Amino acid sequence: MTIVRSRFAPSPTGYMHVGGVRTALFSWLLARQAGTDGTFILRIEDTDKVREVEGSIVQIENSLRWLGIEWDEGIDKGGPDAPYLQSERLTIYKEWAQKLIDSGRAYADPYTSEEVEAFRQLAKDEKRPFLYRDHRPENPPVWDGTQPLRFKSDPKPYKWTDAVMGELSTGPDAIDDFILVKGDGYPTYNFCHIVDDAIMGITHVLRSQEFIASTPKFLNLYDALEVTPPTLATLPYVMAIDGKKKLGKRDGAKDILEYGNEGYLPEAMANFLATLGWNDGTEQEIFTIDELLEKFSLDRVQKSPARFDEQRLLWLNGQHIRLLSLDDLYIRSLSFWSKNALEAGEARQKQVLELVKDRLKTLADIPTITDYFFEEPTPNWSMIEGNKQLVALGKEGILPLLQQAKVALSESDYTPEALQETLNGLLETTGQKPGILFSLIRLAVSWAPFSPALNDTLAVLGKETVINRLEVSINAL
RNA sequence: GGUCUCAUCGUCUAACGGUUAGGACACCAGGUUUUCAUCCUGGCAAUCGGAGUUCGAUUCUCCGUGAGAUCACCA
Repeated sequence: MTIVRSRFAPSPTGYMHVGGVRTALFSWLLARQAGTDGTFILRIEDTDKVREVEGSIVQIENSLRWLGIEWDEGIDKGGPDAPYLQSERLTIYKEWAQKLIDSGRAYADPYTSEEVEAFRQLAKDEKRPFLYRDHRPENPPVWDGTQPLRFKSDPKPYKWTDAVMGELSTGPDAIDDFILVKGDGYPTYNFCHIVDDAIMGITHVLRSQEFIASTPKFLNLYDALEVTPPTLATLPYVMAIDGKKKLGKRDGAKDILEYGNEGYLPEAMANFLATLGWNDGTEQEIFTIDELLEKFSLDRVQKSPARFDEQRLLWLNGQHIRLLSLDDLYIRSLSFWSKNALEAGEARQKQVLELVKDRLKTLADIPTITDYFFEEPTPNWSMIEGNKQLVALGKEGILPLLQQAKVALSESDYTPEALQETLNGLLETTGQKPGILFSLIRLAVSWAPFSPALNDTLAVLGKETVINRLEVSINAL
């Protein structure tokens, strides 16, 4: 079995969105599969200096690390095939380009871009496909590095096996004389990724579906370079939720780091992305990172595109929050608490966290769901009005109930068990239904639309606070 | 237009050619002696169409249809 060397090779043109991150994740999972000793490489493809966005590299690294993806070789780590920044490898590409020139498989492009554009337009007008090779010059000039260098292709049909898509094939029209080195001296992706993958000993190339059409060109170049192509694996698109387009920045694809700010857990995101186009064949839905590492395989990756369904991500996030230990959850929750909560201290926050843990969908829910534990709520009569049963009682019905509750609760112990007994006793002495009595007490101490179980809530609030709030609420009537 | 890919509930998906086509999200209805966004139970809901191969097609073949991609001195 071959030892996997896989890579993720983004260009530094901005933030990372879910589509790109998923490709990285799958590549990483493949290399780090349990029981294998593969290597995962991060290579930065910065050969388009026009589209480069400053700070992208750091952002890419942060995005991968946020998800838990760590690489073995990269620009910050070095490695046997350093440098890992393509703009620092220009002499290598020049050597390989020279090899192609020497073997007659590359030539200087004598045309201006306007002339090429005119050829293209002509083909379009005549409704036939444009192929540069139809205009291949008979006596190309010697390449001086200022003209584009083109690949002299050898058009023919190709059949190949894709690890995800299966058998693929194309006719000779898919192959043309593409540019290897641009007029500015930088190589194109089409050329340098093949050179780098060969030098770096990459065994598996995972990429998104848009590259399927250019794969025959790559195969033709591999032939010309006498290099054996790596295993190719084409991942289906991640589509925008309307299902019409592949997800892209222009269609509102968010920066992956945004999800962290919005209270999503990286392991939930990893679970979500992994199961967007992959499943293990069982009915398991929740996967930890370790389980993904153990179970992931390319042959169970879906061929058809999948939509990005945030509802499912939200559900998964809630599931993963529940999987966290209290200590772990606390550490991750730190940037989400309100100021009052932070002042209340770690012990208090953990106590509250324990109570609301099962109700959280995202960490960003924490402030709205825990406010009343850390600050005095304002009595809000409209919340009573929102409850049909309570409204029916009227103020004159509510007042004695609250007063009785205050007496009983001021005499109770404040463990959840004791409080439950007290509350049950209260049901008997007042002769009220729990739906009325408990709703009323809950509102009077929290004035929140929802809260955990009443006895637990009271226990965490403590006697003094409970009695105070009951009094405030009574007076507000 | 050329080239290529894909096609099961609304969504993500399962089903060595033989299943009442399964699960999950979402939604709806009940339940858990308070609320509820947790939890439990139940419900709704799908094989794009047409031929062919076969005793038998979601599954194999072909033809349609639909969707998407690509055809850059971008990656």
